[in-house]
Amino acid sequence: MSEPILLIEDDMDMQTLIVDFLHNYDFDVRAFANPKEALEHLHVSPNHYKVIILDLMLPHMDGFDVCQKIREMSTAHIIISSARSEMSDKILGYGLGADDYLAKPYEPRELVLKINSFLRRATQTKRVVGDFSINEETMEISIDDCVLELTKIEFDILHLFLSHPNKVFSREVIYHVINHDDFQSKDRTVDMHVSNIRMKIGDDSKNPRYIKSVWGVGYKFIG
Amino acid sequence: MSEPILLIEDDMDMQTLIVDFLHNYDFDVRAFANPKEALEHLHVSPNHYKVIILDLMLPHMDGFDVCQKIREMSTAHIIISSARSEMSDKILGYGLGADDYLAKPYEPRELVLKINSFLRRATQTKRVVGDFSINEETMEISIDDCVLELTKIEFDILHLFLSHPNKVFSREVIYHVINHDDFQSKDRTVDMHVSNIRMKIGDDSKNPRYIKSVWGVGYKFIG
DNA sequence: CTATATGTAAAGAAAGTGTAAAGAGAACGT
DNA sequence: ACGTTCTCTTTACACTTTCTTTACATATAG
Repeated sequence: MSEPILLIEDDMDMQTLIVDFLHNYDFDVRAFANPKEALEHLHVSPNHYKVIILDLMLPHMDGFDVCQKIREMSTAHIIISSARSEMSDKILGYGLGADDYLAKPYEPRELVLKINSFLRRATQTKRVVGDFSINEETMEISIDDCVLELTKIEFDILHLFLSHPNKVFSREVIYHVINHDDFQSKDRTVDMHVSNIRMKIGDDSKNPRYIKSVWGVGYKFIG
Repeated sequence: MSEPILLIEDDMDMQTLIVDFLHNYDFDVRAFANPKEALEHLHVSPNHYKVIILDLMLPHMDGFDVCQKIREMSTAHIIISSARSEMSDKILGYGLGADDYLAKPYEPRELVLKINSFLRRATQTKRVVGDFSINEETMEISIDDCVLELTKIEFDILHLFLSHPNKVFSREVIYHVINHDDFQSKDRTVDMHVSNIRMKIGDDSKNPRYIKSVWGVGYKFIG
C-alpha cells in the first residue's frame, strides 16, 4: 500500500541515507546508481512511479538526457537534485520536463515534504470533461456532481471515452482496454458493459446524449 | 509559431511562476493581473487566443462575471483555476462557459498537460478536400461544415474518393474497399452505395458536381 | 437500332445492436 | 475453507439498421 518511488543517485552514501529516510516514511523506494539500469527498469512499467528523484551529477550519461528520457516514457513527478545550485532556476527552464528542484545539500525531511505535498495535490486532481469529472487517484467519475457507482471495467471504459471525446472506438479496442486479447466478433461483453454504463449515467440508448453507437464499428463519447 | 495563451491571475508570484513555466513549453503567454485590462485586451482580437486561463479569486470584479464576459466575445477554451475546491463540480455547471477546472494549488505541469490535451483535440486530424472535411478519428465527413450521416460503407467509399481526388476507381476496387472478394460484373451493390452517397451530399447523377460516373469503368471524385 | 451500362425504388436478406436473464468467475469476510 | 456477494461473460431473442438483389426505366456507344 506504500507509494513507490524511484531514486537515481550515484553517491552511495547519499543513496543509502535517502532510501533509509524514505523507508521511515513508509515509501517503497527503488534505488539505482546507474541511470541506464534505471531507464531499463522504467521501460517495463513506465507509470508505476508517481515520483522520481533524479540526481543530476551522474557518471555515464548526462543528467539532462536522463531527465528527458524519463519524461518521454513516464508522466511521473520528477524531482531533480543537484549540487550545481546556480542552475536551480534554470533547470526548469530547459523544458526537460522536470517538475521540482532541490539544491544539494538538502535536508531529507525537505524531500519528504515535497513528495507529500505533490502526492496530496495529485489526489485532489480532477479533470473535467463536459458534464463529467474524473479523478484517477480515487477512481471516481461524477456526472453533474453525482458520483457514479462504477465497477472497475466500467470505470476503465468510461475513462477511455472521457480521455478521447468524439473518437470512435471499435469493440476490439475497448476489449483490449479491459484486458482481453482475442476478440471474437460475436462477443457481446463490451456491449453489456456499455449498456450498464449507459444505465448508470442515465443515457437512453435509442437517443443517447453521451455514448453513441457507431453502427458496424463500436462506440463514441460525445464531448 | 508558438501558441498564444492568455493568463488572468492577480497573485503576482503565481503569475510569474506560470508565465515562466509556460514559456519553457514554448507558449506565447500574455498575462494580466487586472481582469478589466484583460477584457479590454481581448476586445481587440477576441479569437487570438485558443486558451485562456482565469483565476477566480480576483479583486475588482467577480470571477464568474469575467468568465461570462470572456465567453460572450470569445470561443476560447477557458480553464478556471481556483482555491475554492469545493466548487469544482459546480463551476462548469452554472453555464459560465468555462471548459475546464484546476484546483489550487496545482502543478504547473498539469496545466501544460491540460493545454496540450486541448490543443491536440482542437487540431484534430481534420483534412480538408474542396468543400469536404474528413476526420478519421471521429469518423465524420462534413460538406460545407455540415456533418453527413453516413453508414460505415458510405464513409469508407467517400473516404477513398476524398483521399484520391480525380482518380478513377473501378467498381471492383471499390468492392474490395468494402470487404468483398469476388466481384461479379452484374453486381449493382457499389452503384447503390454511390447513389446513396450522391443523395446525401446533394449530388445530381445526371449532372454531378462531385462524383462522376466513368462509363464502362466506375466512378471518380472531382476535387 | 442493339447491346451494354447506369440510376434507383422497393423488397428481401443479412448483419449489428440492446438488454434481460442465467451461468461462470472472482473477491470478500468469517 | 466455506458460503456469500459482487462482478463479468454468455446466451437468447426481439428489434433496428444496413446491405444486397431485383426489376425496370433510362442512358450511352458503336
